Amino acid sequence: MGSNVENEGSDSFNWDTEDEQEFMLPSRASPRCFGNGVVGCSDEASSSTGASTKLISHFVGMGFSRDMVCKAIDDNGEGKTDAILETLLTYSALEKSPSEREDVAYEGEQLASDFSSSESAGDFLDDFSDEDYLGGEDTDENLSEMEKTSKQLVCMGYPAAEAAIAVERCGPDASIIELTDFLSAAQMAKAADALLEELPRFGSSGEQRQNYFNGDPRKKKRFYADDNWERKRHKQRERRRDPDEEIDSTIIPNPMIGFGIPGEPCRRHQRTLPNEAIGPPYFYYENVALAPKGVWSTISSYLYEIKPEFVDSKYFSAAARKRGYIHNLPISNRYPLLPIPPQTIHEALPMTKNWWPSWDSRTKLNCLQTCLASARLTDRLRKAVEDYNNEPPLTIQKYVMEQCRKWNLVWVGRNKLAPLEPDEIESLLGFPKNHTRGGGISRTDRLKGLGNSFQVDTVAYHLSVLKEMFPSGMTVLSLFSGIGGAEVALHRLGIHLKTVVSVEISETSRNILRSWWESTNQRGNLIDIDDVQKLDADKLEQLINSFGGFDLIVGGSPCNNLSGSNRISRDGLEGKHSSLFFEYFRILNQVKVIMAK
DNA sequence: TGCACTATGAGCTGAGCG
DNA sequence: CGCTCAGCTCATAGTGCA
Repeated sequence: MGSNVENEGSDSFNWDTEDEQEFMLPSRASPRCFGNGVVGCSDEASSSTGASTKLISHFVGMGFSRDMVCKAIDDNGEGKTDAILETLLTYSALEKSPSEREDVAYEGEQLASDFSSSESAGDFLDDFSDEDYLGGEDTDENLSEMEKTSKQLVCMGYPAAEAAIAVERCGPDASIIELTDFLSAAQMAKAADALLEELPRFGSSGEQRQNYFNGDPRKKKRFYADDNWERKRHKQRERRRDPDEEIDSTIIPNPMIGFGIPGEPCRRHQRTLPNEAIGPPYFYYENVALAPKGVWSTISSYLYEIKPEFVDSKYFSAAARKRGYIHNLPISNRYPLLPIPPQTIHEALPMTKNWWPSWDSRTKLNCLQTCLASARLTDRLRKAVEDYNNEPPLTIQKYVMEQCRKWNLVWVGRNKLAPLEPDEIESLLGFPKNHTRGGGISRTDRLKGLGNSFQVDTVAYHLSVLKEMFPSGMTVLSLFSGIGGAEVALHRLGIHLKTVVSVEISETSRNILRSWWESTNQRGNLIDIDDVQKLDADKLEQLINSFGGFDLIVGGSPCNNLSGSNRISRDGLEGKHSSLFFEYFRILNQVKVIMAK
């Protein structure tokens, strides 16, 4: 829901990228699977710092093994929950999934458990000497196939540590060409790291990055060349992977009505949430339903294995919007916002009815996106149909309909198709009129903000159960707020917003939300934060101490790398933007830890 | 420099069919 | 079960202009 986030720091490339991916792809190495190791410490003996059972239980509940948790607490001290979580995630990133571990030539677990929390995984790799990997005294007969291959690479002039990693990463069947390809890429990535160290930390907008590239197009080329390579390699790896691993247990229902829609509740009214998922606080997470395979399983594995509720907003409005929602809200006694919005294109846009040809059978619009059709396209379509008296041949009809569906075009005159106006999109999404208009906001920014937003009626239906539970109002943490879909939904439900802490990278979107907040005469506090990474444990603790905790954590993390519309970088959850899901996960857990104190 | 405009498919799902 | 086909998708990057 939030706008595109451009916050590339020096972590954009990493020789150790694969470790990151293992952290980010729990379908292969879920954090909930880390507890398969030895439980090595009791609560009493767990920590020299005397870590509380509650704290240990919390992290164990998140899926980390007890000994890992104890060590992390020892390393960081009991008070620093964010540092503990960071350490645990680092341990986890280093730990291999069982299927991979079988083939690993060296003792990955031992390395992980001995690993100091303050180091990045990349530094960690750099710290290992060649001797750590190749014993030196082994004869060839005693060496495994992988070790032999490593030695071969060393003979070719590659550092032994890197060779060992390459062999382990590419697998036992990898050819020498693949391995050298991997090593070259790693070296390129290292060079890119050095390049990126020159950068100031890229901030919220793309401007800083743009400034950096300006004046030296070679920098840009190098920057993206490595990025493209990594993408390509990732795709190749995906193809090579065992198809069994690709099975995604997430099934998108048809019809996509989740636990029910107004007037047509689903048969299933009950669900059981795991204990650790039960609030406070309530949480509500959203993203595109049609994400690449495995993404929803991964997201679900981080959010207490709660199955997503997939809902298409075409059951709430005149436009489709297929989204998945993971939340711990009750699902009975939901009710819709009133008035019920127009359900068909003609009801929503009455003027189009006059010009709508009989052969255009659409009654609902497709997903409202961030881009609109070009004037050239609508001109081509006008020319294609105007020679026929309202009844073009089937081939023309088919072409025109294809473009209409693709671009959500509507008939606004005789033979005249047009994309939707921002005002119309606002209305279709359930926002108040002029919500995104004026105040120095460009048309492009309006469309971007709207295209990335919630459908208010849909979200409000899910959130409606909170009305009775919080009669005096709610304290809300809104992550990736965008233009404030969640806030508008709660407000339209009549839920008083006592305090809203909103995190949104786009200044334009923050202005829109602030403007709405003031124009609706909100009596509560709106605190806005620009960068989600600024919301660390200290900040959260300070906020929670001030307001007595959050009742709801709501947000949809960036979908840029998940959306099917993205032809350039549909990289999945490890994509530059969509990986911010892990910030949602981090913040949710930190809030739970702090509130549990 | 910001904005508007434009061209750019892949990847996935499900229906239909043999 | 496998194949074909149709349909859909919170986007990105380059260019030109004021």
